[in-house]
Amino acid sequence: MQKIRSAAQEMSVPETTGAGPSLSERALGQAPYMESLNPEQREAIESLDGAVLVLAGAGTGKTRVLTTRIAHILGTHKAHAGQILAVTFTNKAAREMKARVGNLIGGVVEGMPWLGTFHAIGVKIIRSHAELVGLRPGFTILDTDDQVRLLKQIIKAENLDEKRWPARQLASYIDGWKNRGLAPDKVPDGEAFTFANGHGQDLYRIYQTRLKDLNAVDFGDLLLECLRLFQEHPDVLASYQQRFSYILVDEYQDTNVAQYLWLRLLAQGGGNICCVGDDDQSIYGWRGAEVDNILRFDTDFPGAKVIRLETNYRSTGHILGAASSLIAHNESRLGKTLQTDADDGEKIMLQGCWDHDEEARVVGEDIEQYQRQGHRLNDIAILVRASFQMRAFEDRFVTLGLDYRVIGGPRFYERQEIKDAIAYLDVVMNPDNDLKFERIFNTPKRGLGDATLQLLHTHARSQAIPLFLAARAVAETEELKPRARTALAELLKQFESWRGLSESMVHTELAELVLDESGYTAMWLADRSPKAEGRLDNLKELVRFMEEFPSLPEFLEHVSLVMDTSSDDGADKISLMTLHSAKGLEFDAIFLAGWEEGLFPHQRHLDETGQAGLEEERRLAHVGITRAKKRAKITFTQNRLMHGSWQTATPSRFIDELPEKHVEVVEAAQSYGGYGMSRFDEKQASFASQYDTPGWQRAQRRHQGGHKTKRGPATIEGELVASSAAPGSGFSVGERVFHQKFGYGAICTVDGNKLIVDFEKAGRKRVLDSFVDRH
DNA sequence: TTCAATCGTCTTTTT
DNA sequence: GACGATTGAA
Repeated sequence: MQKIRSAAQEMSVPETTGAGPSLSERALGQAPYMESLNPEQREAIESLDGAVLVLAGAGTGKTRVLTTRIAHILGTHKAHAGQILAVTFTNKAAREMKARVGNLIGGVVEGMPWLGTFHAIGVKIIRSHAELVGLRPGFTILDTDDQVRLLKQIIKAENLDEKRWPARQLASYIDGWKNRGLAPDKVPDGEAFTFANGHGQDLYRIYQTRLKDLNAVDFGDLLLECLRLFQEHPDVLASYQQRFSYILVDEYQDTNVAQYLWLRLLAQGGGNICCVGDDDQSIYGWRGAEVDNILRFDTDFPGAKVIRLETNYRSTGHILGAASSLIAHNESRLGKTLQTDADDGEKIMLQGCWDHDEEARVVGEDIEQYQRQGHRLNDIAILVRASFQMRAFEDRFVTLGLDYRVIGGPRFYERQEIKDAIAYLDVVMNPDNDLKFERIFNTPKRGLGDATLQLLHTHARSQAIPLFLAARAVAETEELKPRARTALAELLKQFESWRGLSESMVHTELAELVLDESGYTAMWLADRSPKAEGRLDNLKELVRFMEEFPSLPEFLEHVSLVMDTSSDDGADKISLMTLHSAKGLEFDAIFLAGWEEGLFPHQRHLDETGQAGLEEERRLAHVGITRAKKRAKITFTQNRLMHGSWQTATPSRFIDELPEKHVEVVEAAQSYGGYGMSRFDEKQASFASQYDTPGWQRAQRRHQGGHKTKRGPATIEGELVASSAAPGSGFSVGERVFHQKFGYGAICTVDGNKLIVDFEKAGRKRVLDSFVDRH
C-alpha cells in the first residue's frame, strides 16, 4: 500500500498540467507528450508506418499509448486531424480519448472528425452515400425494440408460429450474421436452417427489404452497409483509403468479423494501422467479438510489428501475481507476462460466507472499516458476475447508509417511459417512422387495439405508404367503429398540431406539450405503482437533457446512437457493477463477489460454448482482479438463492487456480452464518444510537423518496429473525403489527397462521404471522 | 379492448 | 421470486 512509484509513471491520471519538458528534453527537441514513457510504449508510439499490433496488458498504459500516438502524428505533422481514423467501441472511450488528445497537444484542437465508435463512424459514412446503399438521406436507426417489433410482424406475415419461433431469437441470429459480415445470401445453409426449418434466411432477406422500405437501418447495418458500400463502390472505398493515412483501433480484441473486414478494407490502401488490445481481456465473445482477430493479426497484416506492453503500473505484486497465474490457465492466448516495480502489497483476501446476505454484510463491514482508515468510497468497487447479485449489496448499503452508484445497469434510454417519449417526438418529426408510431399508437390506452392496427397495416401495405398516412386515410372512411375512428382522428390531429408547432416552438417546450396533451404524463400520474413516480422524474430528466441540444432532430440523432448518459455527480460513492462493465476502470479496493461454480464461471456460458466459454469466463476473472490497485477480496457463498430456490454452492474453480502465496484466507468467524449472526445483527440495528447516525437518516429519506420497489426497506434476513422471535398464533383483526419488509400495518383478516394486513406504506399484503411482530 | 391471472423464463449487454 | 408476455374472461 505504501507504494513508491514516480508520479510520472502513473498511467491512470490524464496528463493535464504539470511541469513542462525538462531543459535537456527541450534542447533535444523532445515533445512534451513523450515524457516519461517506457521503451515499449515509446516504440508503440513512434512506429507509425505499416501495421502495428500493441498487445497491452491490463494497466500497462494502453490508452496513453493511443492518445500519445495521435498527438505524435499531429505533432510531427505527418497528418492533420481529419486524416486520422480512430475507432473505439464505446462513446465513453471516444470522449475520453478526445479529451486526452486535447490535453496532450495543448487545449485547442479542432475536433477529430473521425474519432468515434465504429457505429458512429459507420453512420457518418453511410449518411454521405445513402443513395448508393438504397437509402434516403434521413434514414432512421432502429433500436432493439423496433427491430423485434418488425421481426414479429414479418414472422406473423409468413404464417409462422410466433411462439415456436420467437422474434427475439431471430433478432439474435440476424445480429450474429451481421456481426460476421454476412448478407442474407451469404448465410451458410446449415445455419439458415436452424431457424423456422429453413426459413431463417428468407426471413432475414425479407427483414432487410422491409428496412429499406422503412428507410431504416439497425445497428448491425451501420457496419454491414458500410462494408457493402466499400465492396460495391471501389471509388468510394478508394476515397476513404486516401483520406485515412493513419488508422487507430482501441480494444481490438473486441472486434467482430464485420469490423475486422471493414478495417482491413480501409487499411489496404497502404494505410498505417495500429491496433491496441489485450487478448486476455476479450470478454465479449457472446456478442460476436472474435478473439481470433487479435490472435492472427500478423497473418492478416503481413509484416506487422507486434509490440508487447508488459509493465503494469496499476497493481501491487500480489494482485498482479494472482491475476497472471490465473490467466495462465488459458490455452488460447498470445501470452504476456505482466510485471510491476510495485511492492507485493497485501495478499488477495478470500472469504466464504453462508449466503448472499452474509456476503453483503461482510463486504459492508470491510468497507466501513476501510472508510474509517480514511479511504474514500470512490476508490472502492464491487464486481459481480450477474446483475441480480447487486440487490443484496444495494439493500445492505441502504441499511448501512453507505452511498453507492450502480454502473452500467438499465440505462436511461432503455427505460420504457423514455423510449415512449422519444417515440412520440420521433413521430412528430418523422411521420413515416412506422415502428415508433406503432409503439405509441395505443400508449396511453386510447381504445385503439390490435384490430385497428391490422387495418392500418393492410392499408399501408396495399398502398405502399407509411402507417401514419394510412391512418389518415382510414380515419376518413367508415371502416372503423365510431369509437376507434374518433380516437384515431384525435391522435392524428394532435400529431399534426405538434408538427406545426415544432417549427416555431422551443423543442423542450414542445416535448412537454406533447407529453401532456397526449395524456402520457397523465397515464403515469394515474398509476399508483411505486415505480410511476420515478418514471415521471425520468421524463423531467429527459426534457432537461434535451436542453443541451439545439434542436429536436439533433437530439434524436444523438439518442439513436448514444445510449449512455454518464451522470457522474462526483459524490463519494461505492461503485457497484458487473465484471463486464468494469473493463477499463480501476479502483484502490475491489470486492469480487459470488465466486461459485455455476455462477462464476457461469453454467450456461459453459454449456453453450464449452472450453472457449470457460476461457472467456477466466478472462473475466482476470479482468476483475486486475481492476484492483491495492486491495482485492474474493468472496463466495455456500448457499445461493437461484431462481427462487436455495442451492448449495461450491467455490469457483478459479479460486483454486490462484497460487496460495498470493492469497490470504479469512476464516469465517464463529458468529457468522445462520441464525446467530442474524439475530446479533438485528439487535445491533435496534439500538437507538443506530437511528441517529447520518447514514441511517439518509437511508430513511431514501425509502421515503420512493426509490425502493415493493421489496421495501432492505432489512436482511427478516424471515430468520422473525421466525425465531415470534412464535406464531393469536393475532386478532385490527391489531397493529410491524413487518420487516412492509413496515407498520393493521391486521385485516386472520386465517390460521396467514394474515392479511393493510400496511401503511406497502398496501394490502398476505403474510405469515411469523413474519410480523406485535406493536 | 381491457384487465387480471397464469405461464415461462431467468448472464453478460460497448452500439 | 419476479418480471414480462400471453391468454382468457368481462
